[in-house]
Amino acid sequence: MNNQALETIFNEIADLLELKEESGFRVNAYRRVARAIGSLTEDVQAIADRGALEEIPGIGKSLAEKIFEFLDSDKVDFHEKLLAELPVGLITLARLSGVGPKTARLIHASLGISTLDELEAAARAGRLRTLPRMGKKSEENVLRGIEQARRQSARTPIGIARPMADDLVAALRALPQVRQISVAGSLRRMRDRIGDLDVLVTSDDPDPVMDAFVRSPWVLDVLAHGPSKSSVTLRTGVQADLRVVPPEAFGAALQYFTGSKEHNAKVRERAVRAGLRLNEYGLFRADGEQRIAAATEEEIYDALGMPWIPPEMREDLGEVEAAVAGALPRLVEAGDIRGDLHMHTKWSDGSGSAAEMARAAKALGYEYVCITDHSQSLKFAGGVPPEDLRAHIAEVRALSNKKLGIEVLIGAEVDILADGSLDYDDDLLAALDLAIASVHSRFRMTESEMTARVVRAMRNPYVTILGHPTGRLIGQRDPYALDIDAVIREAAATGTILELNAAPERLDLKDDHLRRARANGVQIEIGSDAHAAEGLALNYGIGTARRAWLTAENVVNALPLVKLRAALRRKRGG
DNA sequence: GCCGTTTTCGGCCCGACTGTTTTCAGTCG
Repeated sequence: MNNQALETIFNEIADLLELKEESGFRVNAYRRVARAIGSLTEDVQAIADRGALEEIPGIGKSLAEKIFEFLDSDKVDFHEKLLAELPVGLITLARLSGVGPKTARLIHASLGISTLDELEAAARAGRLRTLPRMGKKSEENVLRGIEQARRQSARTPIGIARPMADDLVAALRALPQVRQISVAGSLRRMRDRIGDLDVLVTSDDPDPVMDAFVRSPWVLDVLAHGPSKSSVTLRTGVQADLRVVPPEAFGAALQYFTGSKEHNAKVRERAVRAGLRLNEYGLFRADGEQRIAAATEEEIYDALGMPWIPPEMREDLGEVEAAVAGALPRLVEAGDIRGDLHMHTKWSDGSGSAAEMARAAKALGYEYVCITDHSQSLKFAGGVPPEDLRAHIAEVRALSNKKLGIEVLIGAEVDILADGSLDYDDDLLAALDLAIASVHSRFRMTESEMTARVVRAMRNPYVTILGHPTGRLIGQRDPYALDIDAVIREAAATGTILELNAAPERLDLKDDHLRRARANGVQIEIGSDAHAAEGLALNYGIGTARRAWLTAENVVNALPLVKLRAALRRKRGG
């Protein structure tokens, strides 16, 4: 709560200082602290209480004082003063795509505009072109920025963006001038929402590649078209950027365009300190043109004194320091996963049988699966009544590991009812190998009510796993109000496993929650929540886990069957 | 505003593209 409020305040201070044309370095200092606080795994109050604020990189005396001030009074005087000096609307204007602080100030100073509506009216009336260095095109850009801001969901869920990018890559790969090709940007870093699709190509003859890209049938609008970089809006409304570099610079360009911006800044800082200069064409000596590394990412990181850093970690959340210290964790990868513990069959709302799901999982190389159909209350999803569940248990127990080549466990995804009780009796839950407890109804509770509801369910010894803990659907439904830190504490105290639901529209828990869970020693289950054999893929979930620095040791379904069974029994006291 | 195997003062990451300009400022990533 404190962390988020402080993040917002410091970001606004940065915006306001930028509007006042203060030193960019000072502006950056505020952005940096906003980010640092936003990514803490602990409440800033607790850190302040043990006097450790200034141990956080980017926080010095002055910022620590402002944080104390906020913790005491819920506000920061400097922030209030800045807000009083400038119209709040200016922040909104300056955040528009295509408009920055300079333009926002100019527009405000000469036309008295401070809201989006006023700006739109002025642009439509052709009044912006009366300003210096503004013309017809600038007006169009402003209108485009307003439209995008109003469309709000400016970022695309990865489950939608990734297949689009794959199509784009396949089409470009077919061009004879294309040598190497890769996705880059937040897509390669496996963020759950993607701002735009970044594709990197190497070629000795870039012009035909760029031409083919901007003329391809799914392009709606060309935003920029240069020899090394082009940007388009696809018909799907998503922006795509293509960058072309010479083949010998592939590694440097891939590193550069994968980002994040913050990670790159940190890496380039190290380069400068070593008397080097890093850009998308390579790593050079600062005093000349001599190129030290460029062809692969590995040689660039190596030349800067660190091992290659997985893209999912490149967020400047301590990965550079860890790499330099030789302390990068070995992140969980697809090959570590031994089974899938969350899937549905036609017994509830799935389309396959238990045996069909098991065979599909076997084809993925798994040792085991667990069938977890919905419980009785979830009528619209064909929730299984208790008497039918008894029969399903017997049916699954009869499936032979010898015949199928994979162990099939039986569980249930049991509803957490409004009062925190469960949708099956304990003696029925006791007959299962595991129970995933999930909230599927009554989402609109207060945070304290919802937290109490979930915590009560977690205290049941037969609740093995808390399913999709926040209930969010990316880009469609916000998470329900829940004190996630209280849930993580409860998971640690009760030995409840938390789910990373790998369905691309969920990815729940999300990366920063998973980081906090890891910091508290909580075990994670990565489950597909598949409703058909094709839904068993865990790639988005594994990417999210890697973003949270999870290793195989943190993931319960990376355990071999014997150890998994022991882990599932632990909370029951077995 | 932060920070120090160059430094407690003077640094602090880099290049491409656009639009409106006769040489470059602003924005973006």
